[in-house]
Amino acid sequence: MDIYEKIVELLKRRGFLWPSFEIYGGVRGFVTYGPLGAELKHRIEEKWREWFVYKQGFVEIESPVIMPEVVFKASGHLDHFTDPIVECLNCKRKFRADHIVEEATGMVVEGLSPKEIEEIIKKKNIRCPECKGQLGQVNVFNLMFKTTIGPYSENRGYARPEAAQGMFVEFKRVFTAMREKLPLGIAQIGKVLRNEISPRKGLIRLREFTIMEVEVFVDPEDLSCPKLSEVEDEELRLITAEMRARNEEKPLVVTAREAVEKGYISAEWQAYFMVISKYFLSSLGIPWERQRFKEQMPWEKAHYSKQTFDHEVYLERFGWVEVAGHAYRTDYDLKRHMEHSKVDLTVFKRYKEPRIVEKVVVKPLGDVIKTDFGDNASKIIKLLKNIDPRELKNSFESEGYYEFDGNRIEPRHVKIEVKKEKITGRRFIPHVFEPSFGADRLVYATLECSYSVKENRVILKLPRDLAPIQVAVFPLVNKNGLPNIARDIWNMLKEEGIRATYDDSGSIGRRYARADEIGIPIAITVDYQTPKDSTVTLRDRDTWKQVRMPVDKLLNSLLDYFKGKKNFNELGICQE
RNA sequence: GCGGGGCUAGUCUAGCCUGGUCUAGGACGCCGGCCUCCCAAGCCGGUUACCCGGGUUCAAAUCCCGGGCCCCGCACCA
Repeated sequence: MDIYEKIVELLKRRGFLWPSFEIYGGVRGFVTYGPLGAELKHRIEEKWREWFVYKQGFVEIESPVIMPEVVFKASGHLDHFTDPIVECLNCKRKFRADHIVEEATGMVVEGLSPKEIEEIIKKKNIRCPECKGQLGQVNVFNLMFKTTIGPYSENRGYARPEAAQGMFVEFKRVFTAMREKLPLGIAQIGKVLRNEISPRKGLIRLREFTIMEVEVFVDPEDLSCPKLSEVEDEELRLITAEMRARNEEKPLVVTAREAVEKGYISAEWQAYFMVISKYFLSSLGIPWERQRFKEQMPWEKAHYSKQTFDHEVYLERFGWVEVAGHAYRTDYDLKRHMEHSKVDLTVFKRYKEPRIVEKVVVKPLGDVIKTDFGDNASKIIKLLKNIDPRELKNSFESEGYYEFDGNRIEPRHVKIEVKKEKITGRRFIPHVFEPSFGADRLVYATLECSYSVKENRVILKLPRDLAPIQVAVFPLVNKNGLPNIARDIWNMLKEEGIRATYDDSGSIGRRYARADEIGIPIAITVDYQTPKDSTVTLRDRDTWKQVRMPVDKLLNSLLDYFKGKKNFNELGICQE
């Protein structure tokens, strides 16, 4: 049994998570989080919020999972989130149409339409690679889940394959609500769906999963990240696309600042978020040696991305697995939504000082034009209103006239004025940086990194602030009133917001073992000394050390401990 | 989607090749009780299973067919 199997077994047995719909045989690519798993996942999401929302001064929204077709037409997912598929008419096998053409001809067909691929197949008489049978029509398989909105089938909708589109579609409202300031970070945690052809590997590839994304909107003329200086000395481990092209797999270790200055990372915001990403994963207990950033090759990148670095984690069974993507989406999405919605999604930015610019203005002289051009006059006037004044001026200077459609326009037809204009700012489409995390993969990575074995017993060494259950309360034995005292302590802690459990079944050692296995950081034991002096022992999950402390100090000490203000040894008097 | 391997209680597994002795065995867990002054101790009792459907046969966990799911390889993973 490898560690993956051991973890899967533990997760099922103790109620973290399991494959969904088991009583009906199950469906691949779906999991259900049980009592402990749901809590753990919430904790990871909450931690992400701390790093990527609260500390950044960003804001979170929640937008629908189902979206109308037009959103994905605009976003490009309808066209790009697909694979072209061709079926052999003889053996009925299905193939990636583009791969077949590439193999048979060596042509690069990426970006061609299904029709174009089909034509190539016909023209070159490409046959089924398995049975040499004739190939049929090239169809596209879209990886989005399709549905109808309401009762009319023409009202098509899709489940979102990323949360990002919600942020783009609602950008204007959020921007206004946040009083029109850039940079603006909009975050969202939510379910997304992808109709994977063949999902595998448990939590690593699901059809329905949780994504945690930030879209940071910035001024394209000022791509600098003001917060990079706070973290610029932090080291990153990079495998750039250029290194990958040379088969260089040993990561380059550079500071965030260096990575930007030497051009490995195309923008400061990217580098900044990669450092925050490192901090976040480290806070989940994922060691830095098991993390790296790998740049996507041009053909791997999504249609909207200018540069993408995947944040990868090393897992024993699966090797390096992507848990986050850091993409520079430029103005792609907002631009596309502007085109499709016809709504202006540009932002206006005031200059510090209004600028006075000199503007050359062409004023057509109607009377003269009418006299000279007669019926053509209105056409000429229209032209002159739209013409670039410089072009006209240059033509006058060099030729003495400007020729348009067989008409000679001479300086006497117009009045050219130089006007002073006050410009208070400019309009532009913001550019977007996107860190995007797969929550479920992080749940697994967190579990794998915290899984340990001590004296043949499993200990889940979850960071204390991730543990689904914070403390366990035990009576040392089930007599002499100890259970009642323990229950009182348990109730008190629950009342005060500590997630506590009570267990009096089996020997004390067995109960410690049960608690260790699900990662409860602290066990409180009520023993024979407790009725005498109102003290209890606290036992540390990772070291099995014990300290003794008064019951009335318990709550505050635990709160300090879980906030990270105190370590276990500082909680009380060590018992050896 | 293709090829290979697999599926027996909460978990891990014996049995399958060679059909009947399987009313399906074990270990651990879990629940209740006893015991117990600190690390899966002991004792008593309880709990739970042949992935689903069809076929062959007097008889199927076992053989055959179809499906589901899991694992591995290929493919796929915007």
